[in-house]
Amino acid sequence: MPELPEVETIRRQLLPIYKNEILEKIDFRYAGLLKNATPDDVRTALEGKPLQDIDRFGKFLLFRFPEHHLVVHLGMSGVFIKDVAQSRYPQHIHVVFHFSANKHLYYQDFRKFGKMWLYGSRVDFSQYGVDPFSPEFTLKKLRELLHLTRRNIKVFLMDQHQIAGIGNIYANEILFEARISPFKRTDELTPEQETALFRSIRAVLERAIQRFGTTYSAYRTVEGESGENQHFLKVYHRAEQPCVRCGTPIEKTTLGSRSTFYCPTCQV
DNA sequence: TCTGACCTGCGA
DNA sequence: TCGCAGGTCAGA
Repeated sequence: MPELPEVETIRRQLLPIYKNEILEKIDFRYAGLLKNATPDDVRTALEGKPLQDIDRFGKFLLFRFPEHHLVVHLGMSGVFIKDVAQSRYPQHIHVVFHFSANKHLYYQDFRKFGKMWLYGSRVDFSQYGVDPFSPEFTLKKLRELLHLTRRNIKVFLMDQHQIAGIGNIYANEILFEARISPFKRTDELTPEQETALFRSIRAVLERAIQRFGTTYSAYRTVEGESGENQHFLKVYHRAEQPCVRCGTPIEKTTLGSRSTFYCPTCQV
């Protein structure tokens, strides 16, 4: 589910509600999502501590406490919910955060692909690529990455070790915006296409953030609402519908074992 | 570089 | 009942 815009939307919504509140208690109802610690480790490290900030790297959320971080990846169906009826929890609530001021936060994930890690004051993301909204992401940097490999451009965009944060929906939309065929290899792009790709990555992601992300099934905002960006998608899930630019029917294929949508006329 | 596995829900 | 789904990783 959640790609960079959805994770950023969640971060922006959580921050004003929970920042500086004390995490009084944390309940793990499904401990399997913790990858490098036990529930006891997390309780010892975080309970009684204030949530100082929430950061994002790629598709990861970083809950910053004094001396520790709780790092969360939402997988395909993970959501944070502000309020649920505590008398009868909905299905698949795996973690409950009890904060001061009687505030609660619920982590729900029906497919259990989401993961959590406990880290110290520093979190190492060096194995991952560059975040598109970090200062390091420049046209020069993108060109370097493109020229280091000879891979399919769409598979490249979705590789978190190259650029962190782009998933299948936005890879499709970015390539449409840049008028680049998803079948192109990274070393086949013209300088003009490289520039268009750079601009499209930020533009498509930025617009999706402004629209609170894209909801297809599981994704909801912290307030429990759908995003709005699904109403503005140009190619994703639009197979056989006319291209908004030229009217040619959008085609669907499979690339890197993922659904791929493109306009065969204006993406070259 | 590609495939399967991890999970569950939904729609055809 | 089966195939598919917005992610990631190990292993072939």
